[in-house]
Amino acid sequence: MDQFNILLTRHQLRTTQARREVFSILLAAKEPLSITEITKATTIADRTSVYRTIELFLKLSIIEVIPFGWKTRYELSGDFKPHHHHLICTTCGTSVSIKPSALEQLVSIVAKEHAFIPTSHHFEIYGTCNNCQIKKR
Amino acid sequence: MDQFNILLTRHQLRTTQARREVFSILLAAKEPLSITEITKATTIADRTSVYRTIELFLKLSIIEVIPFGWKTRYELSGDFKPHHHHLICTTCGTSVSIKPSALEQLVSIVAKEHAFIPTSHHFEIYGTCNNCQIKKR
DNA sequence: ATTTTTATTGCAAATTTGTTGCAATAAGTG
DNA sequence: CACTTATTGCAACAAATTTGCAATAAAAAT
Repeated sequence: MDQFNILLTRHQLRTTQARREVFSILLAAKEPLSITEITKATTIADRTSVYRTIELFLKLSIIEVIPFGWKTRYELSGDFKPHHHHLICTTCGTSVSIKPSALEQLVSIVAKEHAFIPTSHHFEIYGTCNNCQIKKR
Repeated sequence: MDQFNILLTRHQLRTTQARREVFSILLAAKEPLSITEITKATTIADRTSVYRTIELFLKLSIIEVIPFGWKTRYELSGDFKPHHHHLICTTCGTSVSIKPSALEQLVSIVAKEHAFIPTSHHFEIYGTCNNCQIKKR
């Protein structure tokens, strides 16, 4: 939260209640959240503020867009949460964090091949988690 | 297109003009398309049909959701188009297909570790393409 | 080939999601 | 505590998505 305050101040932005709320909701979240989910978890009166907060956070790289299923979802970026990826169960919807080191190497190799400068990457595996496999029997 | 017809017939579904159009648009597409883009490329009168067609195609695994930037986009699944991933330029919006074989191995290793049955996976790298790097100078 | 059956489309209307301008409010500053 | 101005809330709009039902068209039956 300190780091968060400093970042805002450095950009001449104000540490408002709305921003603090959205930040701590994302900090506590175990999974990426959609705008609607964030709004519901908030005391903020209007969706508008949430949209604007999310837009700002993206600009400051406080958060990242996560292609979680079909809705656009957001979660704290690598600066605030260790970089990771997801195993997403399409039956129950839960997700598990993974951090395969081999992937990071792969990204730089591929990027180099295409003279591409990578800024971020996403990797998600969809399927059936162990729990749901057992239940189905 | 044969394979497409057979698949529909097998499910007691009709090979209508709308479905044929959407399918061939996706077949010709070089990049994942959004609902709006598909609708514009179509002679279909109403967006509603496109939504319903996409929903159906997803259920039949004819297409896949691709987390391309911020909009939800769709492209033919591995059954109809060789499986691949994307290098996405966040400056000009173009994408390049990639197919790193190391990734497929990684998926099965990670899945096995978590007793997870993978059905699909996404891997996208965001950044600046070579063209845009040159233009910026 | 024509009729019949029924899946599918088009239309209308509602709902949900995201955007914009402006006045009211509250966060930082002196 | 008063002042300045970034930020919020509100209202209204625009875009995206969903749903029910009658009209239409694809496949099957005659």
